[in-house]
Amino acid sequence: MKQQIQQLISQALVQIASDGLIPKDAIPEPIIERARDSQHGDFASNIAMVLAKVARSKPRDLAEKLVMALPESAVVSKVEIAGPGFINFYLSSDAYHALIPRIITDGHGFGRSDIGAGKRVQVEFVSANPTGPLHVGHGRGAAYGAVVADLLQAVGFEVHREYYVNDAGRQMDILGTSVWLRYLELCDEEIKFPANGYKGDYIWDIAATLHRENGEQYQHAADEVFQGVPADEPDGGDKEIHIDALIERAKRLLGDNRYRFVFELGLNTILEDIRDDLELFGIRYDEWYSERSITESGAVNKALERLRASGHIYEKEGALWFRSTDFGDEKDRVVERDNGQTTYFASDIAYHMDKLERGFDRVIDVWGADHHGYVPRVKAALQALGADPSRLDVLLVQFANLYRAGEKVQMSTRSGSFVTLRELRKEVGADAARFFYVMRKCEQHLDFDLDLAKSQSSDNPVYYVQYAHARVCSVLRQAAEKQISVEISAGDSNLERLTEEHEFQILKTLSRYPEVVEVAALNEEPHQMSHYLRELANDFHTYYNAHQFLVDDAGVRDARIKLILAVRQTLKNGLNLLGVSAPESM
RNA sequence: GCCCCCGUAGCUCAGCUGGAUAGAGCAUCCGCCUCCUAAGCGGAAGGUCACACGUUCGAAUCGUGUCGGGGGCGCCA
Repeated sequence: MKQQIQQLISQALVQIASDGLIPKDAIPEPIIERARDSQHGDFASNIAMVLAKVARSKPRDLAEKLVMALPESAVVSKVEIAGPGFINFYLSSDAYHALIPRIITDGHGFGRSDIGAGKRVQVEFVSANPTGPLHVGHGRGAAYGAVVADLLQAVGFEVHREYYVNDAGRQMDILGTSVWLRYLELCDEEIKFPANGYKGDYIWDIAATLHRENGEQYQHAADEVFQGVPADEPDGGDKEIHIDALIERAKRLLGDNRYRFVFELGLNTILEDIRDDLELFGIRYDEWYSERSITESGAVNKALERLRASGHIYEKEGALWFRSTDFGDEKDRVVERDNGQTTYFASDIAYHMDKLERGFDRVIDVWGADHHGYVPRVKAALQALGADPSRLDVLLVQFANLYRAGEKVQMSTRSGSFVTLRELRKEVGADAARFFYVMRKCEQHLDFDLDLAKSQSSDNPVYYVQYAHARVCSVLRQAAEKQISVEISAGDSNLERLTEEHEFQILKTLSRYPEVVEVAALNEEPHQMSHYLRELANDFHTYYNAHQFLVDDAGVRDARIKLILAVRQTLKNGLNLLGVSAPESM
């Protein structure tokens, strides 16, 4: 609809340009927007005000000329000039009525478009280290990333969803070692568990599996394990040095094969748990991309070599540094530690280089806001490698705070007292969680009210929207019981029987849906969709209360049923994009 | 020390990238079921858009500064 109006203005602009009122090369893209106030019609354009200067005439005069030049159209019923020079367009009833068969015919496709023109976009999200279960912070990134990906796909991008698995590096060694130490405890060894180890219960579970299936095969005496290892922090030592020494000891005592086995058991168990968790959250990936694979393929070394060759690497204090300050970063960054290990950042450089080399037109990273300091250095690296850093978009998701009974739920990763995504899902359900997570802009701190998410009332936006969908279904069931036929094809002519204000209000909201999808997708703003759905549900509930649908007048009845079918379809499409179910009854 | 986010109704937030009289939902009052799910609807009341400059026809929106709140970073990932 918006496009149709835009076209009309474009034609008028060409007309007045050929009349010499404005220079031909000054014809802009017509800007129109939804009128905020229905007093001002459906769409408004400020084009006359924008062009007033170049046309050297008063905005209102120019507006008048433009209106005269507008071609006839069945879509528009009235055009007015108002205020300082706005041109207001009123849509015809026919234009609104015509929306209904279109929505019903398009079905699942209503609201989809091809603005993306098949451009390839990669969306990487969650990518939490497989060192433990996902928590509620990851949950927000998961919900957000998934919806952004779905939205982009809905507007015609070819989307590739990816999870970057940090299956290499020190954190994973700490995980493997933690599992092994817990296992030794199960073998009745006297172990002083390291301050920097992973202490969650899930480590015990993995250790128990190891013990159950392999007996004492991995056992070594505690003395052997700790002999000569520098003291841990509680004993006056350094916890980092302590854990690193324990890792080395584990590797030596177990040998390559056995160490690898324990390591992989930990990794795979947790990764499987994460996959399963996300799956139950309605989130699927096209690819799980292994960090280890880029290390092993030599891509990391290749990337570093390229940086070195172009003179962006130097050595200092035994470590290799990338001179990211040349590209606007605030300080240079280590890519290889003095012990020869490449850093996480080095992998990241290689990974992002690989992303661009895979030919994506756009690469989107969804990160926790705590990684924001990371953005400049990754972009710096891409630039240093000769790539265009603007192809990478990093979306930072702020943390979510949980509230229960008005109190903030205290969480801290260190003490292990974080709430897992799985717990959240079990408490409020996947639908409510998905919906609540995307109600706010990503860069906004999110207050997640657990009680509200669980409540079955109109206060709860997800129930409110779902209920509207269920209500339509319920009406249709009633219709079926009364043997009322709801043949979609039967007589579009009845649509003119829709004359109530409530009906036009709904049609107006329905007509906005494709615009909402587009804006939400292009701006990566899922919250626009959740807000929209609430509005549409509200329009429907209001209509429901004001009018009976299954009336005796078959024409009116038929038209109303079609209207609410269109509402149902649109609610369903919108909920679907948010990853929320559209139940047929509540 | 540096960086990021946020200050809009009592509370939680929108405000479509500069437009017309700043909007929702809670909460508060007042109403609505012999009727398709009251898991719903209507109405009232409620704001110096933190503050100050600046940019221009026009600012909640853009820029600078001040104040206030939240979070992060300082060879860990």
